[in-house]
Amino acid sequence: MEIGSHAIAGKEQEVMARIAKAMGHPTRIEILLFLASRESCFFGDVHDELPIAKSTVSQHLKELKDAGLIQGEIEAPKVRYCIHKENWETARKLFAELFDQFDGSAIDC
Amino acid sequence: MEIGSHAIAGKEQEVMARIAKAMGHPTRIEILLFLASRESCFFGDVHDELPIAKSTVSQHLKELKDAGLIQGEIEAPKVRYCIHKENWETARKLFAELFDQFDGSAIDC
DNA sequence: AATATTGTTCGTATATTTGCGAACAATAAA
DNA sequence: TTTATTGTTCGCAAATATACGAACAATATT
Repeated sequence: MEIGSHAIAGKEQEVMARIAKAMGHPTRIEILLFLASRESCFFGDVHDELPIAKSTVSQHLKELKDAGLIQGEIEAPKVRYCIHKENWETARKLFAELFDQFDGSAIDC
Repeated sequence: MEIGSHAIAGKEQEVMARIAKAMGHPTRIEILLFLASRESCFFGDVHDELPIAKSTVSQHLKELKDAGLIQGEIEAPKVRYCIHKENWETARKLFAELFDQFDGSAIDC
C-alpha cells in the first residue's frame, strides 16, 4: 500500500456509513450500550429501559439489526436480542482504523 | 464504577450519536478519510475529489464541522479545512469505549 | 376453543436530510 | 473600479427518518 493512502476501500466506506448511520440516534446508542452490557435479553427488557412506544423500539432494533450490529431470534412468544459478535468486531476495527488514519501528532492547520 | 455498568454517560451518548450521525453518509466518510490523510487542504481540493455539486460538498462539510469532527478557517479567498484534532481524539476514545463494552468472549445468544 | 402475552407491521403525520442551481459575499487580480 | 476566484447561503423538490397507536401474528395458558 502506498504511503499516504488509506486501507479503507469504497465498499468498506459504505459499510461504515451504514453502521454509523444506525448509531446516529441517542436511543440506538442507548440500546447498543444496554445490549453490550449483558449476554442477551428480550425485547421487553429493552422496551422497559426506554420511555418510548414499543413500536418505536421495534423500529430502532430493526435498524440496528439491518446494519448488522445486533441480532434477534424468536423464543416464542418472546424475542431475544443481542450484539452480533462478528459484525461488532468488524465495526470496532473499521472505526479504529478510520480514527487512526489521522496522525494526531501533526501540527494544527 | 459498578461491575456491569458502563462509563458512557447520557451526555456522552448524545455526543456519540451526534458524531455517528455526521459519519452516517458515504460522502462524509470519504471526506473524513481524505482530510485525515493530509495535514489540511482547501475546499476546492475536497470538491475535486467528489462527483457532486459544490453546494452539496459545502453542506456535508458544515455537518462534519457542526459535529466537531473537522474545522475550517478562511484564508481568503479560500477556506482551509482539516480534522479537529482534539475532538477527533475524543471521538476515537468514545467509539473505542463503546465497542469495548461488549465482551467478545461471551457465548453467542 | 377462548384468552393472554409478546412483538412486529401498518398507516399516518411531522420533521429532517439530501441534492441541486441560483444568488450572494468576500477578497484578489487586472 | 471592474472582473475573477472561491465558497457559502438560499429556496426548492424529493426522499428518509421518527414516532405513535391500531391492527395483526404467533405462541402460551386456561
